[in-house]
Amino acid sequence: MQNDDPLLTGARKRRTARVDQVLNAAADCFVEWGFHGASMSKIAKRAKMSAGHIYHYFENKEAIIAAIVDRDSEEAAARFEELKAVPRQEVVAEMIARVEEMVHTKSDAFQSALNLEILAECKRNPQIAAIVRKHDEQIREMFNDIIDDKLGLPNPDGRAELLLCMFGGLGMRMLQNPSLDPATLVPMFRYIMQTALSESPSPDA
Amino acid sequence: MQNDDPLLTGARKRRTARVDQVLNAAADCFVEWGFHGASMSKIAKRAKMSAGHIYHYFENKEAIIAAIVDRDSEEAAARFEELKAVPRQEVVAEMIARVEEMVHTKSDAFQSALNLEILAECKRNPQIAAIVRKHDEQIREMFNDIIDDKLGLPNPDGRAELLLCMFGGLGMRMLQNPSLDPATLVPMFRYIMQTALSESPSPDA
Amino acid sequence: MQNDDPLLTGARKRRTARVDQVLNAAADCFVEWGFHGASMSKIAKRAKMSAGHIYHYFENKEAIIAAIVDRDSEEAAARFEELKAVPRQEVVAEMIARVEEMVHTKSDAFQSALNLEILAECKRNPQIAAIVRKHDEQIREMFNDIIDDKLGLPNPDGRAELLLCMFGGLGMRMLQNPSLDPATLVPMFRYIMQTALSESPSPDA
Amino acid sequence: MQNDDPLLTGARKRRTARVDQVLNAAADCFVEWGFHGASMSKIAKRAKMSAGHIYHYFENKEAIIAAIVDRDSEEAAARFEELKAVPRQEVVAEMIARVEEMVHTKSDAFQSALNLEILAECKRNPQIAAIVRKHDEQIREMFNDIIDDKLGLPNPDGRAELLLCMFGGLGMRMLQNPSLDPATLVPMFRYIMQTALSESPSPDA
DNA sequence: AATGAATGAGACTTCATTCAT
DNA sequence: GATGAATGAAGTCTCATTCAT
Repeated sequence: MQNDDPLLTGARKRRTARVDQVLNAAADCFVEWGFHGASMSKIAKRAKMSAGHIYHYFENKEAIIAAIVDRDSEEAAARFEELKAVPRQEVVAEMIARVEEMVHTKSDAFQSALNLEILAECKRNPQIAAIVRKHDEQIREMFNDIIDDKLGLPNPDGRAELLLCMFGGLGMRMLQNPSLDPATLVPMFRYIMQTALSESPSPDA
Repeated sequence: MQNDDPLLTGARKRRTARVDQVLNAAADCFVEWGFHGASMSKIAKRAKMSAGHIYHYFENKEAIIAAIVDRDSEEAAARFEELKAVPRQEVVAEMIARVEEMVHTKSDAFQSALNLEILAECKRNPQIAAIVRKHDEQIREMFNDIIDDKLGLPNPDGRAELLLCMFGGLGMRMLQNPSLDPATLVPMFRYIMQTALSESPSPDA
Repeated sequence: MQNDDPLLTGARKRRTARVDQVLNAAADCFVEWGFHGASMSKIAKRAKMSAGHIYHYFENKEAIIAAIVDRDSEEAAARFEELKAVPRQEVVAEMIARVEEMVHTKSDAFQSALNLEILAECKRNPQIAAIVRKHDEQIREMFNDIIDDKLGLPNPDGRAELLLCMFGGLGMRMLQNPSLDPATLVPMFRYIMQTALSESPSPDA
Repeated sequence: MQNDDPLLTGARKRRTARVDQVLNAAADCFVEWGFHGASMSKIAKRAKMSAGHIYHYFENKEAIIAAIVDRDSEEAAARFEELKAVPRQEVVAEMIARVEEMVHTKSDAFQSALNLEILAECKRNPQIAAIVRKHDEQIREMFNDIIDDKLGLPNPDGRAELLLCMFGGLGMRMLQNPSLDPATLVPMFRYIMQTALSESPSPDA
C-alpha cells in the first residue's frame, strides 16, 4: 500500500507473474501442438495451475492467443526501434551488421514455429490479423524511415518487402530443410541487404 | 489427367474421382479452418459425401492431410521438373522469365494459406515433415543441377536457399501486409534471381 | 422407398421415435431437476442414448426445451379446439361438464410442475415466451369465440382471464398445499364457470 | 425495521444490513436468471461484496435461496395478519376493499417471477417446500378464521382455495398474456370475492 | 471483516471414428 | 458403394466453495 510504485503492489506483482506463467506455458504448448491442438488443460498443466483458474486472468483461449501474438510481434517490432536513433551515415553499416543476428533470430526453431502458427491463424481470425498487421505497419514505417527519409532511395516499399520476404522465408526454410545451417546464409543475406540499401536494383519499379 | 490410361477400369476411375472430390473439399476446408478446425463432417459436406464414407477412401483424417500435403508439394516440385530439359545457355534467361509466374503463384492466397498450414503441421507431425522434406529435396536437387552442374557457380546450396527464402517468404508477407501488391515486387525479384545466378554474390561462403 | 406414405419410411419413423425418446426423457428430467438442473448427461441416460448423439436430433439444449414447451402448450391448446364445433345452445353445458376433467388435468403434479418450469423460463427466454404466448393466444381466441360470438356476453376477455387464472392457479396451489384434494374444488369451479358464462358479473368492466 | 431494538449492537446491526444486502442482490439475480442461472459471483457483484465473503453470512447458495423464500413468503402471509383484528361485521367489506391492492401485488412482474421460481424449486427441494408450506398454512388458517369463525360459512377450505387459485393464477397469466391489463380484472375479482364470502356457492361441497 | 486466488467437478458441445443397414 | 446412427473421449468454460492473506 505504501509502496512507492502504485502499479506494483504485492498483489499486482503476483498477478503479473501468474499471467506471464500462463503466457509462457501457452507459448510452449502452441509451438508443440498448435493453437488448436493445445488444449486448455495442457496449458494449465504446464502453467501449474488449474484450467479453471486461467479464466481469472484471460476471458478466453482466444484472449491467450491474442496476448501471445501481441507480445510476440511487439518484440519483433521493438528490435527495429533503435534504428531510429542511428544517423544516416551509419545506418547502412548498422543494418548490415545486424544481418547475422537477424538470421539467427529468424532461424530459431521455437520462434519460427510460433510465427507460422500465428500467420496460419491470421487468415482465419480477424482479431489476430489486426494485431499482426498493426506491428507489421510499424516495421514498414521503420524501413521507410531508413530507406526513404535517411537514404533517399527510390521504391522504398519494394526494397523493404524484399528484405522482409527474405528474412521471413528463412523460418519456413528451416522447417522444410532441417539440414540447412543458417550461418552459411549470412554472407548471402548481407549481400542482398547491401544491395537493397544501395542505388542499384530495379530502377523501373 | 490419367483418364485415358488403359489400366484404369471404370471402377478405378470412379474411385480416383471420388478421392479427388474428398481431397479438393479437404483442401478448401483446411484453408478455411485449418487442419484441426476442419472437421470430418465439414469436409464431408463440402465433398457431398457422408462422413462415414470418407473412411472407405482414407484410413484417417491424418491420411487426408498427408495426401493433401503430398499432392500439394508434388505439384510445387513438378513445376521445376521441366527446367531439367533447358540447355545451359538458356537456363538463366528461362528462370528470370519465370519469376513473374512464380511471384503470382507464391502470392496466391489459397496456396500460401495451405502452405502455411502445412508447414505449421510439419513441426508436429513427423509423417507430414517427411513428405514435405522429400519434395523439398527434389527441388534443391533441381537447383543444384542448374546452379552447380549447368552454371558451375560456387555455393549452389546457399544461392538456392536464398531464392527459396525469398519466394517462400512472399506468401507470409501477403498475410502480414494485405496492401502489398505482389506485381510491384517482380522487378526486384528478377534482379535477385539474376544476381543469384551470376558470379557476383558472397565470394566467401 | 416404395412406401405409400413418403413421410414415413422406416428411417423416418425411427428418427421420430428417437426424437420422442429424447423429448420424453427430457420432460421427465425437467420435472425432476428443472430446465437448468437437468444436465444433458442426465437426459441422455434416461433416453438411453449417448449425450453426443442427442445433438444429431437437437441443435441445442435450448432446442429441446423449446420442443418440450411447444409440444406441451400445443396439447393444452388442442384440448379447447373441439369446442369450436359445439353449437351455442350447448356450449355452456359442455364447458360446465368439462370442469371436472379440467380440474384433474390442471392439478396433475407432473403437468403443473412442467408448467411452472416453463413459465419461470418464459420470463428469461424470449424464444420460450414466444411459443407460450402463441398458444395462449389460440386459447384466448377460443374463449372469445365462445363468450363473445356464441354467447354474446360483455367483457369476454375479462371473463376468459378469470377462468384462466382460476384453472392456472390450481397447479400452484397443489404445490403450496399438498393436502389439497382437487376433487373438493370441482363444485366451486363449476359455480364460477357458470357465473362467468352468464349475464351476472362485472357490468362495468 | 428492528433498527431501534436495543438488543442489536452496532456489530449486529451491521451484520443484518450486510445480510439484507446479499438477500436483495440475490432476489434480483434470481428473478433475472433463476435460482440455477444466478451464480454466486453474479450475486456477489450485485451485492458489492466478494463472492467468498458471502460465505461468512450464508453457509450455502441453498441457504440464500431458503432465506429468500422465507422472507418472501413471510411477507405474503404478514399482509393477512391484520385481518385478525377486523370485526366480523366489517371483514367482508374489508376484503373486498383489498381486492384491488391484491390484484396489483399479485400481478407485479418482479414478485410473480420470484414466486414462480420459488414454486418451481418447491417440487425439488424439500427444505424450500417446507418453508413455503409453513407460510401457506398460516394463510389458510387466516382464511379459516374469517370464513368459518367470523362468517360461519360452509366449506371454508374450498372457498379459501378458490380465492387462492384465482389470485395465484394472476401472476402466471401476466407471463402468458403480456397484453393483459390487471386493472380490468379488479371488478371480476371483486365479484368472486363477494361470492366466495357469501352464502351462495357450492351448497354441496 | 473482507478479498480474491485457487480448485475440481461438472456443464454443454464437438468430433473422429465405427457399424448396421 | 454409401448412409447416417451411434458412441466415448475430449474440448472449452462456469461455478460453488475453500483458504491464505
